[in-house]
Amino acid sequence: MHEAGAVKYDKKCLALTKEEIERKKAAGEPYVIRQNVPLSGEYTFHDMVFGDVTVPYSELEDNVLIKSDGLPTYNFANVIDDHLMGITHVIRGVEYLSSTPKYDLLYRALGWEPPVYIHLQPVMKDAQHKLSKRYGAASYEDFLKKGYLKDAIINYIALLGWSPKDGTEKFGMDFMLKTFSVEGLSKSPSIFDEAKLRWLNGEYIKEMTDEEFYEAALPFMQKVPYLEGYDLKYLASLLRSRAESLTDVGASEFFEINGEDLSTNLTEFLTKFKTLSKEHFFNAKNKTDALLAKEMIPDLIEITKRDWDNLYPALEQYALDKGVKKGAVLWIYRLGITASAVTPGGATEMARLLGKDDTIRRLNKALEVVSE
RNA sequence: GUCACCAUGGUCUAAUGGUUAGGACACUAGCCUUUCACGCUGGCAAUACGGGUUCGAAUCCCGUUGGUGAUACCA
Repeated sequence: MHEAGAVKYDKKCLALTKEEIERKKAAGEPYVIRQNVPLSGEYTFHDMVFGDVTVPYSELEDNVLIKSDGLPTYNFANVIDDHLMGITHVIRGVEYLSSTPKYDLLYRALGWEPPVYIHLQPVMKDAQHKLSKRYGAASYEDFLKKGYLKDAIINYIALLGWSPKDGTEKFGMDFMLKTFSVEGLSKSPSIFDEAKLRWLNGEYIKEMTDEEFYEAALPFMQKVPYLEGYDLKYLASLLRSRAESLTDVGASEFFEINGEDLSTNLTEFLTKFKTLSKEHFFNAKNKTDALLAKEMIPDLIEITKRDWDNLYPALEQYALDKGVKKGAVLWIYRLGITASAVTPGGATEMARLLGKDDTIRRLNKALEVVSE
């Protein structure tokens, strides 16, 4: 363990006379060239987000400018380079805030106008860690892969550390170009909240047309084996209003049965379908159960065969004739063909997705189940 | 260790001395509904703590605590 406190250079060579310097150089003694910072007083520089920042000279070091190998240090070279390149604004992370006086002093010593500083807080994964490769997703590409839309990502990032005065949360580039101002930037770091990104992404998805959504979602759906053979265009239209991320279209819960993951293929899907049980048909609100299902399913099969092209009105009429709630018929129908309480769409929508033959096959299987 | 920066609900934020501290996400209750979702309506929830200054403080000052960062002949 070292004792506390950094040791500062004591300016011992500052008092050297020209003759002494020449003699030492001639003798081949190694040397560096340092910045000569005043011993007392304080220095104030301005930052566009932090305002005036004052630091006593006593806290500043006589930094090395030219190393003993004759090469300039990074900080020194940086100032020269920026000035030569005509840099007017320096936008960088807050970690540079405390070294800014060094840069600023160099500009002044050289007789140059310092640039405008804008120091930005990092985006955090949590209170302790910056969002990075190690913590969280990190890159723009990573979020695209996770099914987020370009505009949603940009919009969300803009919301971290900044917000329009009128409270608008969903906006595009044109809006930002008009309303953004550095003065509104937050001085504190912000934690990345993927739940809110999901919500915002969902807002953008709802604005898309079915066609646009289908095109964007297709690459994601094609990665899901058990979706093969289905009308993906139709599935996309059903999913559009409920998906918050493009990867949601392939989310297994939309096609799983009895909590089992069906991420394999259609054959597997049908095998698992056998786990449909009588209990599935019970629904307190619609007053349905396996008994009612056993009574209705033969009719439902007939209706499906006969009125496939007008299935919904036909089922509606059936409920009317039967004297039961529409919801009761549709609940039994939907459960019968999907064996799942949660599906991408309603009863007739699922039927259309599965196709006539498969729908009838499934209804027959459901009838076996409730007849046991 | 020393120095600097930061601090409003779980999260993102608004309110630059006077508001019942506002909005959004999340969560939650209910409604609607062809389940779930969507949508609509309501609810829970914050000025880190302690002192000042002031008629009045989230807001200004000091201290404390907490977080982050900086402390190289590295870039």
